[in-house]
Amino acid sequence: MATAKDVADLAGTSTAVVSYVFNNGPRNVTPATREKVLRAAADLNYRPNALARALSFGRTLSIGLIVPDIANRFFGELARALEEAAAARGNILLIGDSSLNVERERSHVAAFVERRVDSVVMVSLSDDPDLAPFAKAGIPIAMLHPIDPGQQASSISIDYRAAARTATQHLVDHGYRSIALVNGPTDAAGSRQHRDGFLQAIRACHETIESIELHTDISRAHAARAALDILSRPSRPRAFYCSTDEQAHGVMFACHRLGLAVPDAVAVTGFDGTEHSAYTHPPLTTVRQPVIDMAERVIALLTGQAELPVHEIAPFELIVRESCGPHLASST
Amino acid sequence: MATAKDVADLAGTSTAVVSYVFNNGPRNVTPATREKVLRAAADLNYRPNALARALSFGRTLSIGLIVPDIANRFFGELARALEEAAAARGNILLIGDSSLNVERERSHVAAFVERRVDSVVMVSLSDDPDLAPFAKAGIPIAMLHPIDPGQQASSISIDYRAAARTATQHLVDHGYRSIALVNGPTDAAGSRQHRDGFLQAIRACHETIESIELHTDISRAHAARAALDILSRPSRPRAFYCSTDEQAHGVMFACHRLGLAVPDAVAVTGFDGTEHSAYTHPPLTTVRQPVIDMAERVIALLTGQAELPVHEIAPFELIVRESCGPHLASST
DNA sequence: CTGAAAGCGCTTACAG
DNA sequence: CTGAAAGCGCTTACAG
Repeated sequence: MATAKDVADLAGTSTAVVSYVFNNGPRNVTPATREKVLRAAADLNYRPNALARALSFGRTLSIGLIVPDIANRFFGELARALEEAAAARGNILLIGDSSLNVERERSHVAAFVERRVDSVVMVSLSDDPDLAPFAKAGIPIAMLHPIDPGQQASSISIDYRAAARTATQHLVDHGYRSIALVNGPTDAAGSRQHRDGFLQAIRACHETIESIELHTDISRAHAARAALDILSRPSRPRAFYCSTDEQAHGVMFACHRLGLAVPDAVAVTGFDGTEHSAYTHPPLTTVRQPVIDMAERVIALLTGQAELPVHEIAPFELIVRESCGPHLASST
Repeated sequence: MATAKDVADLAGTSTAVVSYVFNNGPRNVTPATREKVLRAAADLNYRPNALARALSFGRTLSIGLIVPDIANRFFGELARALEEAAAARGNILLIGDSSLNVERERSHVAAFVERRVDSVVMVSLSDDPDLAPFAKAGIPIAMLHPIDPGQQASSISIDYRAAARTATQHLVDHGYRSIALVNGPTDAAGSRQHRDGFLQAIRACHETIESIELHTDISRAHAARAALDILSRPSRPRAFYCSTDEQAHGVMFACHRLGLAVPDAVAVTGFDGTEHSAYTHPPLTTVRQPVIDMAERVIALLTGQAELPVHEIAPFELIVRESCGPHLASST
């Protein structure tokens, strides 16, 4: 491919001027010279080499994203939103999919350091991922869920505890007195907040509520298996609070398999507010995370010059649809 | 961050040796020297700069992927498989999400050329994307669906026509005599093959079969809307052949909304064989694409030294589940 | 086996 | 306003 040198030669100028033209600075170029450069560049089909540029510029204009599973709808929507926000600032998003595998997550961290991404957005598989490589390289990192205070990362997240309390309260208000919590697989800050909020709502009720906590992978298959099991027991839960939409899909699948109507026999709530939650049968009541806004905000933070780390709370919203029963006259 | 120079200084050697150690070649290094280098590198927390490496090495060890919508399950599974195959060969996958927007697709093409990806895998929004930037940069490209002979790209795809014929035949064998084809939004090589195969099966039947073709985006929402419309008409189709699982999800949603049982009132087939197709209500009969194998194969091709372009056909499989009715005694 | 040096393709002070 | 040159951090012939 043509290089800046080729363009400079053809235009009868220097590579410095070629650079000035393509970057609109930092020095001015006379219109006549600029015109010659542009013409030569077009003739030679010149495309600046982003690698060489990054090497001398000192920044790669790339942001890394590490997610547990890119095929998961929530992470897909997140990646889409982050890429758009990054592109709007001239940055490219590098996506690393951990495939639910800690070893691969680690190798993405290493690869991102070697590629010198300017910053990274991460949703980790574990509660305490090894962020040292980023720290040593001076690469700022942000998480999009609750994190422990000890972690050297920024976070932008909705208040899981409050959201869990709200959704569980919704179930309680419907009169359900036996509720299962379908939580994530690990004991992470997020899972703890789901549990806390869930229990707060349950304990606030003047009547006794039976509850049970399940742990499943964030996958339809695992959640379905767990739900199939518990729903086959003699005394099955009347309702399920799920910590992700993906798990809610699995639970609803299990209900259908067993001939248990939703919400008449079993009520279900989700968490995330993915677009697909509106297309289940029946449509899912769920907690919506403002993915677009969160993505926009985290990219602005990471590409801006704010002092990091920073911890921000985004607003959530309970979207009431049909998976919990008829609308309540007076809901809180 | 520490550079090779820093490591060389501390180890009392040259940057050449540092390079030889980290790349295991192309020259040998005595165990003693290697040891000193490794120790110095560890002390300084040295991570080779992949950009600088790419610049002098001449290859970036990166492969670009452009998909219409990364949040779509099929593309998510594809990205996952491609990334795994790429990582196994020391390559990183850069994902560009077009967000169903031709302008963004174009900008990904430009960005990938500037980043000097070694090759690209593409699923284009249009039938005839502008691949010239890749061609001029000498970047090989592969598509994972049928393409027109004119295109300067490799392709690895299942035989859409045969697959469409097989799935439609399955519907015909069940006795359905009014079948809708839910095809993609554009007149692309893939859509044409869906139609051809669909019509072949219909015409091969000795009885008259009523058929209609719909075009929708590859999204649950659009397919649902189209299905809601056609299912509300006085004479509704008895079965739907959908060109993607995503559309099949939308059609099934519409059926449920209208109180039409699947498969008793309406039968549905999908296409892609995403993992989620097994979790619909009822589980979806669909055409499975061997995504993992296709991903592995395309990466092998792109990173190998085979003469390109190349056109390969991958095998498909009709997965019979419950969305078309009871099992047939003698199915073809 | 190892070192000094050129080169990959940019950007940016430094002179003029 | 523009050019010559150094520098970003690697790799790899070229000598020794």
